[in-house]
Amino acid sequence: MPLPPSDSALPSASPTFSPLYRQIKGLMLRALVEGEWGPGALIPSEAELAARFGVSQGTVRKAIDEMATENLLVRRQGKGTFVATHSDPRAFYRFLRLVADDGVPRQAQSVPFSCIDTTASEAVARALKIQPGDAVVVLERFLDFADEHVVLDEIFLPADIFGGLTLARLQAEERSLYNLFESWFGVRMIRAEERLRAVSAREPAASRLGVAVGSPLLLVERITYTYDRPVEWRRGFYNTERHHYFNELT
Amino acid sequence: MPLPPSDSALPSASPTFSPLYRQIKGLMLRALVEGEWGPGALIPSEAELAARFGVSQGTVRKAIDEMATENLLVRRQGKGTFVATHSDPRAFYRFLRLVADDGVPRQAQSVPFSCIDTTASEAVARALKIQPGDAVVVLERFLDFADEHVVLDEIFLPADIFGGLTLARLQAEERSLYNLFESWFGVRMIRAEERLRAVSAREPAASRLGVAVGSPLLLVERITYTYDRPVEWRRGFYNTERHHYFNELT
DNA sequence: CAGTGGTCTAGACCACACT
DNA sequence: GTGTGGTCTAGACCACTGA
Repeated sequence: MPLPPSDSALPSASPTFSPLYRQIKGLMLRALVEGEWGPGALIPSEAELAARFGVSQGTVRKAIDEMATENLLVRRQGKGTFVATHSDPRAFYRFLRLVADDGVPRQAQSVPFSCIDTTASEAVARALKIQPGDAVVVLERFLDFADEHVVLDEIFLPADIFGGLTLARLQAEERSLYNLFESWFGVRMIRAEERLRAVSAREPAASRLGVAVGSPLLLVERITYTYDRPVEWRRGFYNTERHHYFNELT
Repeated sequence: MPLPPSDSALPSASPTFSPLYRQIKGLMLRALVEGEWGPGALIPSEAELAARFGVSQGTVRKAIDEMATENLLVRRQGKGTFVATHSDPRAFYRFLRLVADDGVPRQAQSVPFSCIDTTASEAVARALKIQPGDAVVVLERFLDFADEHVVLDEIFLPADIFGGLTLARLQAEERSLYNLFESWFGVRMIRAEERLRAVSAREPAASRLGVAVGSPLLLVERITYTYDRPVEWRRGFYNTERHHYFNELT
């Protein structure tokens, strides 16, 4: 096909110009948000997508390239392109930056111990872009490394998505939270922002982590986003005596 | 030209296969390391490079694409492709993740107060991949936000590159350190690794930052790399009372 | 083997910057 | 207008996967 149909914005329509491959990307993004392709699913081949959208394979390829670098899709040569998922072992704790000082990679283990329904405070509402007073679920848990409590997390989730979450259900599972959220509520965590501060340990965090009141802890606040909105706010106290937060700057 | 010269590894030579564009990237990388194209320089156009390497423009483009996403090169439509530089205002404090709690972007200001020649300890040698006892330069400085000392940095530099650095020269400049290093020593900082911990303030850091002994500080250790080797190790104490370390997870 | 993504090419045209 | 990078196309062939 020499040219795409004449309805949509072509390169010559210069104001607010958006290249074709980005429009294709937008269409594919919508397919993801609307659940046409669920987490872990195999999406159509490049040739099929090219036919469906009436563009060349190269244009589809460029759209997929961008979505792959954004960790939305995963390409596997010879097999096809898949929707990224937190049940992929390579992404189990994709957002966890804490590592042991000795450098030995160990698997973290989530240990939930509280899960209650409440309403959003001002701060929580601001982070989650909901109204103060809206229903939220508050989950508390430890992250263990080698059976030691290293992180104490307080996790706020909007009830319109996460309603019905209970401690019993959580404790019956070994998987990472984001893996569970994906299969239970169909929410895929895409990106997150973290804000870090050093603080002095207070109760009850101090005794829960087994450190003295007043000892330094790393406070990590995280807002996590799905495709189009924030869906999680968490405050974590990290004990950095034998672990550290690792960050690569590029 | 239908095919490149037959000397180097072609796709058909399958063991340790490396695509053409990656080989081109290697050649361009060497031109950067060897200084053929200095920081900020305009590199040849895609068509010229394609002719020089005997490949198509598309292949050169893919090599440049990768180097641009690695922040080695900067493309500017209509003008050309340039070697990235820390004197570009958009990269002034590219590796600085500290921001004010109110979110207002303020320019940081480097305030050096000590610069001495010494020899590498075990720890410094390990970080810089040099031998213990090798000559190093140790620089101490504050980072100020709105005329307040927020960060206290201790910076270790190998003397084989940074020999001759003096406090007087540093204090006569307003630019960022990496900007100075680039123009004075020809060293471009490419990427860095940071390790973060919460610690209790001790002397002399506490009084230098104007906080009480025992108050929590964020300890940030950074190893910075140029194209091919580590060239800086720094320990920074961050006062996170009114600022925080911001990190985006993708 | 067929089907998928990965690489490479060649050529056309568009958007942008400078002169 | 000229030269640059940016987009889009069409087709060929390679590398990997699994039946």
